[in-house]
Amino acid sequence: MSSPSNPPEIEEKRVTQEDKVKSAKTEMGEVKEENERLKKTLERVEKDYQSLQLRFFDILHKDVPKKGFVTSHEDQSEEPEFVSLCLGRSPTEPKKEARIGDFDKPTEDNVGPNLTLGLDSKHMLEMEMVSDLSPRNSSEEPKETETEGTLSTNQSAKVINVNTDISDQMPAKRARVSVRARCDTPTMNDGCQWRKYGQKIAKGNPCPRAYYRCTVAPTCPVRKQVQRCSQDLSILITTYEGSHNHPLPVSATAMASTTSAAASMLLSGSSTSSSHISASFGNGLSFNDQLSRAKQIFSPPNHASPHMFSTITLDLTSSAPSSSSTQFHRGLTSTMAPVSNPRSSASLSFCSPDHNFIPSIWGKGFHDNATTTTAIDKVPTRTIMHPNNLQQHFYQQCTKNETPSRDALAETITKAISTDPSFRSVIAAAVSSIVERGSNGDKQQVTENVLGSGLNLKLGEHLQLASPSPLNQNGKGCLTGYLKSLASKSSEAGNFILLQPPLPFSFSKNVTNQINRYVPEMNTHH
DNA sequence: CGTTTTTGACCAGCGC
DNA sequence: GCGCTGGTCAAAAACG
Repeated sequence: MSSPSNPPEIEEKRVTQEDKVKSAKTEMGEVKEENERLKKTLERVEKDYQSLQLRFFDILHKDVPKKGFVTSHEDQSEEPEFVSLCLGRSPTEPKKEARIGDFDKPTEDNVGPNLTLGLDSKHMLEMEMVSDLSPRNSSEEPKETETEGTLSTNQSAKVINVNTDISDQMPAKRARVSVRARCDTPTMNDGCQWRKYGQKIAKGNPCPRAYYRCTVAPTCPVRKQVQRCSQDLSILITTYEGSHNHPLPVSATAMASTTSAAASMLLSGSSTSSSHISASFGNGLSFNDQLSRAKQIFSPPNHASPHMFSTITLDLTSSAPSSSSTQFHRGLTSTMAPVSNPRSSASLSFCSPDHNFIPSIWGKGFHDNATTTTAIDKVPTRTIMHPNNLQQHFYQQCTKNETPSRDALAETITKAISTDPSFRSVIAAAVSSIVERGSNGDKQQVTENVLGSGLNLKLGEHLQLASPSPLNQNGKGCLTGYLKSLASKSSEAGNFILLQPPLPFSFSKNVTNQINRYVPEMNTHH
């Protein structure tokens, strides 16, 4: 109610106030505009996501009948396809099998804008059921499999049946996943609850081997063996066997699904004849190149011992020269040549050859001789992998948390790598694809096609997803970019199938938190 | 007091 | 058949 006859001071005040209001209004308008823009972006992202999802389901729908429900093959070489199909899915539930063909039904809870895509914690937990199940399914002893001749009509039923059975009825081929990591503590804290039930001095290693079983559920068949490497006592070798038949704490799903994926990966390959699996994840070229070549040496004779254990080794301890590509394969080939050990084994290494990149905190672990032989599995492992982005990410995470010791850091990294299901899935997908496809047709051609179709890029992009950049805090952003890249670069539905289950839609944004959570408890163990 | 660890005994597979 | 080895069991001890 200002009168027109205000003194100039008051008038001036009023004018400045109006100015303020004006500028505030302008600002609000801008904010609104930005808001609208963001809304549109979000909508676009969601649309992108949905269309890609539909496309994915479409591909899945077309591809699965071919891959999963083989109708008339008794040939063993078909089995890996079953194994691979199970990767990251829950084979324990018949309805899951049905879902494979039903993915385009919008009624499923994995369809929708919530971006879960069946990858919420429930599904992550379901993933745990895989590793121990596949091996039995891929039994190579006809007399041990129930009815060899009825496979044609009961393939899917058999998968369900076998996968549901988690007892130890069929001692055929079983998968073990061995994780080598530097660790000060007696055991690696993998988030699961273990009870020690035995200890033995194994031959060739002065360090006792400890036997643990999972105590989360009384009937859980999962066992793990823990032993220090005789050649380097700072290296802890943890060998997992079996799969959990119960829900796991989130912190435990990481390692469990890693081992599951690795086991599935291994089995899908070992069934066809491979004894060693190796993968290099550095720059895309190296990855491509090495996998292609690794593929070439995947053809040792198949020593299918009825009691053989397929062991895959995840080496998180050492490094190799970055120029180790050919050297690696030479070494690998030579170690494979005298396959006196009937156990098939695989080695995945997760370390950087780029020493300059790794700060001194990584310490001797990255300066070790690249080849070591463990008492547990006697698998020479060679480190050829250098996911730099990932390491940078982990390093940042670890330093942020003021990791107290190098070894603790190594353990953290071990966990962190296994904690990122997306990264894991890429590895699994890559190797599984190679191995699986190798069982059919023109191996070399297929391998190159697969690799050429963008796996390298996927890996690279994926590592970015694991980085703690603000963009990646947003699960949707990650998802869309990820799916986009997959959809645009992957012409192979099989890749997608394998990649799909552990996608980090609900996980990736939690990776940082998980790592942070791990760090304080690094020096504790069960 | 319940849970976990320790440790010697036991068992099965395998090679000789 | 015997011995070796890896793996498991189970009673006792230790721990929280």
